[in-house]
Amino acid sequence: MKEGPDIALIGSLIGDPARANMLTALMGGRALTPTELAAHAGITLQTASSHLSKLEAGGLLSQRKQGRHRYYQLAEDEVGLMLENLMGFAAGRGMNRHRPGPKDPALRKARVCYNHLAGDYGVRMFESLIAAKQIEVAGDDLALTDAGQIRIEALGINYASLKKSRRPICRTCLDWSERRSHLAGSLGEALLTLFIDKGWAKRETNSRAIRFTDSGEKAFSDLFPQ
Amino acid sequence: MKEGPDIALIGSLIGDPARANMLTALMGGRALTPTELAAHAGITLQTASSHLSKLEAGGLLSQRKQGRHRYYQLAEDEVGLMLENLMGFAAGRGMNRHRPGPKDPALRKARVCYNHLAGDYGVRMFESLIAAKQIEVAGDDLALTDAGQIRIEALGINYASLKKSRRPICRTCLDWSERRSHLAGSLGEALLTLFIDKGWAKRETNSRAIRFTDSGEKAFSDLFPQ
DNA sequence: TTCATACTTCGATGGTAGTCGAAGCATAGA
DNA sequence: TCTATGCTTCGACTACCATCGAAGTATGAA
Repeated sequence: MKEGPDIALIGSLIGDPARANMLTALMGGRALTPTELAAHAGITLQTASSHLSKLEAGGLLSQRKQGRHRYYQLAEDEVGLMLENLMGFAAGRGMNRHRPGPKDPALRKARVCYNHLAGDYGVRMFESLIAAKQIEVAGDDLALTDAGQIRIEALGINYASLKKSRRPICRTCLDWSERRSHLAGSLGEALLTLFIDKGWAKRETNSRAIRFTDSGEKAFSDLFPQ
Repeated sequence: MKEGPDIALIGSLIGDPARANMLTALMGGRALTPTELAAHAGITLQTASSHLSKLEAGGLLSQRKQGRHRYYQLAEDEVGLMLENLMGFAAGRGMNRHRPGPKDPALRKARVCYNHLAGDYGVRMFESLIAAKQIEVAGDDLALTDAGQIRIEALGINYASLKKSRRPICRTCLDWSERRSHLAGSLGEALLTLFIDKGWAKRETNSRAIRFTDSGEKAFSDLFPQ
């Protein structure tokens, strides 16, 4: 007994509904202010403030001040991965907070997973990259092949700058709706940014859902055939 | 807001220290009685009973009655995977309940992860199987190759009976101490059982640690060279 | 300086959940 | 049948923590 890491600590951080709602909101990838997060969780600003300091102390969130605003975001990619993983587990057990609503199909189709694309589209992109041998599974982690490097450069992503960062370029992330992996890591982030910059897709304001335009959908399907 | 699965529910289940201790104890792979689990958590039997029904209602545990004993165990492999994953996250953030004690090195070397081998030895076995192309990474999941089938049959594991079950034969599980994958699934379980049946290793009674005998260690290293 | 906004800290409150004693079932054995 | 053991249920207690009002701090704008 008393072996190993302390899962009760993270569990209790996530276990409060208000905090869980804030974390879920932050999975949308935007940095949010305490006021916004309080609205998401349906609590007052004071209460939110208290929760946020706990989450920050626990290493789940980080904060940056900008003028009189404080922007909170997930502290690291790994926090997002862990949360998505938990959601997958919860979804597999039917632990849903709502009967599937009108937004649900949109979420399953394409959504933000912290900073990268998830849902049906995320999985399709990932599997298409694998099939084209532009990403390779090497033991535990993923590697971008030479063909892959050329490919992303052609799309306008600067490989050198991705490589400079200490973050892994490619990572898998388990998709809770599809129950399969999709692409995370700095490349995953760069690709989502690209789609949005090109105007193929845009984030919904108050949701994790991502809406593709008709032309964007076509361009995406051409890039990543099934 | 209010999107996606309810992570607060699982979070709160894991978030109580007593419950977390019980779950950790059950990661040892043995089915345990309420009395034993109460001792692990340092609480009375009544309290343990209440926790156990909550964990069962939440789908984390299952129960089987045998005479006047009730044996609790993790409900599915996925529960174990999820917990190991959480432990990895917690360990990465230095959330440890104890200063590394004398048992710690043994745990890192070889331990039970619910029903399969984890720790340094678990990872070595996994990577050795991959290197020998007896297991293949196919997109998201693992597959046993033809060479792998022959290999495990030679070891005395009945492939047909593994295949009959609905459980996946091979699965990856992220190791919290090594931060790399090891082998889970029914094959992972069968292999660990094999090592114990052959007398190469045995479980410690009150810990997740696994102790290899000298000859067992040699046999293991021969089977799975680095 | 003065006012407004954004947020934190303090203090008090209330509800919930973990805790255990006592009593109630169930099974096993004699 | 009686007794012992293993466990659950009930009820009461307590401690903790989420919650919010009120007051305090910081930044920006006028």
